[in-house]
Amino acid sequence: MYERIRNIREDRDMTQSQMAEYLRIHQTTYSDYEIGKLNIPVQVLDKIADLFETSIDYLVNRTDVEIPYPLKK
Amino acid sequence: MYERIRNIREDRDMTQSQMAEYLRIHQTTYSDYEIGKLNIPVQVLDKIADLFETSIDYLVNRTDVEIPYPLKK
DNA sequence: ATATTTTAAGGGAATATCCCTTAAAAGTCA
DNA sequence: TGACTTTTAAGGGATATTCCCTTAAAATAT
Repeated sequence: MYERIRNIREDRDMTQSQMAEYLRIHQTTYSDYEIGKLNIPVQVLDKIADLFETSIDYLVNRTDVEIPYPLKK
Repeated sequence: MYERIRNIREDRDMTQSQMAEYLRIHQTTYSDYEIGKLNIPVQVLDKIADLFETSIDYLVNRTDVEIPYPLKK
């Protein structure tokens, strides 16, 4: 389901535990997100997009453009 | 919270009931989303972005660029 | 091979979701 | 202005989902 998030994470050499720590959630919860067992809250997508300097649209596979629009603030 | 979604909806002269019908949810649920009483699932944001031809990033206030990213498919 | 690291399954208490009814607010027009 | 209509939001509850825990499985390293 969220294949793209998994791919970016692996590209950047991060483990699920590191992601979980960054997001302040449990590793198993993060795993549930990647697998698609749980819906990823938009707040989480927001932080992942920040971390990987991309857009939520890219993360959820709405676009293939990886570079984000200019961010606010 | 989701001021921007409300604004676009009003710009396009749509009522909450019309949005709810499009999204196949109840009007009160849609209201809860706009108010920020409930988290908007990404699937819903996806459909709203489609309807208004913009990006999820714009809807959730990550960017001020209103045009959508090049879409997939 | 086995020890270590990383990821995923099972399960349950706590929480959030979604919708219902209905109330409040906003808009219409005589 | 007041009655009427339309639109939006509050209260509340059954149900579904979330999040984390423990632990197992899978992958990786030594």
